[in-house]
Amino acid sequence: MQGQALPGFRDFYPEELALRNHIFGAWRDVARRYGFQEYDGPPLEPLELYTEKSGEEIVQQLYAFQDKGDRQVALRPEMTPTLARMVGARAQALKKPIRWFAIPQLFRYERQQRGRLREHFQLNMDIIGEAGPAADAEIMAAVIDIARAFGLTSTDVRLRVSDRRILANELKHGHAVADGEMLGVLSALDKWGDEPALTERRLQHALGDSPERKASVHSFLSLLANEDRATVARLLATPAAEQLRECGARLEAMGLGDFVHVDFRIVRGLAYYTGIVFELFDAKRSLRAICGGGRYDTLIQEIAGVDLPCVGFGMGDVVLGELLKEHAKAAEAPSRLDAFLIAVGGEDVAPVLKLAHELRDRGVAVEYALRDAPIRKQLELAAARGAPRAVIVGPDERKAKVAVVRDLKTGRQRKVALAQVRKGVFK
RNA sequence: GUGGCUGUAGCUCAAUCGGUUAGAGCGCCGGACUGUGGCUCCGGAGGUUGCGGGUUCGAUUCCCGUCAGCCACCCCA
Repeated sequence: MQGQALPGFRDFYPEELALRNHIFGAWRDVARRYGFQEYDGPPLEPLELYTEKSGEEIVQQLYAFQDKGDRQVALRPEMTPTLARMVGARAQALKKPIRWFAIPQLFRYERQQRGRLREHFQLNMDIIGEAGPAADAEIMAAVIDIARAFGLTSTDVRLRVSDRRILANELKHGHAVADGEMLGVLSALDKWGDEPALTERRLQHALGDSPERKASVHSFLSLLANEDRATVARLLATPAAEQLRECGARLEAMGLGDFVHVDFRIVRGLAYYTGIVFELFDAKRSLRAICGGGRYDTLIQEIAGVDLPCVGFGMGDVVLGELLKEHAKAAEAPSRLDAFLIAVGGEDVAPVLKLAHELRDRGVAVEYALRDAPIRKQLELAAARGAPRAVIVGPDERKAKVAVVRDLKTGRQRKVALAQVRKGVFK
């Protein structure tokens, strides 16, 4: 035994790679339907690309080291800084709005758990250069259509959306929360129902010095956490909610309203979100968020010095893969074989090789046994390979210039002229 | 980084109180089966019981350490 893959890293055996390719395929297909262009960047980046924006926290979770040229480098933990650099460098030349997507492999050094490894692939879709809610709606529609592309319905998954500006506005004017306290208060709302102690701790940390404000914030947040209808309706009617309303109306017009659910508990951990935020969850909520995103209008300015509003999301392959397996929507590895060729005796091998090569030249996928073996053995291998049919060539067939084509599902077989078989016509 | 639980064949699991050569099913390989697969029967390969140490006449079993996995925390691509 020569050990195993590093902790948090995956070996992709054919069945697993089939699932991954199935996921990538659906991602690319939806991105194409939405008119997004694919880009990519280096998996290894200068360490500063992340430290400047993200600070110490991220750095501790980075795969970072010094290369042989004494450069401080890191495996990319997210794609957005690379995207910001690339867009920033050609900001003048690119026609706005920019619709780009990527499927980078991302790395992060932390203890692994279910749905959380040290490496994953993540679809990133971003619209850059459009500040209006139409872009937000477009991005959210893409998220929903990806779920639909996997056969998931509005009973399987839910897109929960919020807008930080609505809450910030309410907290500021209704509960005297200062700008500097905002993130701490919002983080208390995150996971309100799941982890009461954590909620309390965060709230205490943010407003501990002011019991009255803390109490009023607490009662307000608990209304949100319990999805109090009147409170939600009141917030949605405020001027600050205009973008969210418009966004919802657009998704409704696309016929995707069933998937969308306003939920002010959605906060998102990243500090750089500036407006609408959303997460895609499985309806049972047994897994982590499948996808998360939102609007980050100031990030490119901070990284690349170009003022461009952005909205986008990231969707990882790990949680999604688990959800698909739960729903038995994972793709079987399909046989890529069109036929399995069988030589009855040793003198039939050369003709079979000739036929195999002719078929392969025509683009037909064929395999044959690499060892002389009884027909039964060869048929067994053909079936195990998942070939739809076996083509049997023996002395009698060669004399008659035919081949026996056996359907491996039904067991039915018939003679087909060799001239036809050679062209890839099996009936 | 912290804590809890768990590590036996490729997979799922056995192994009496600490007792002789660690077993079974599935899978894999071969045979029964010399021009027709899936079924059945028979046989075979495959283990440093995660690794290292300790206790003991003797450890898969008990103890310690370590590594890995799962779960929770921290955090959340």
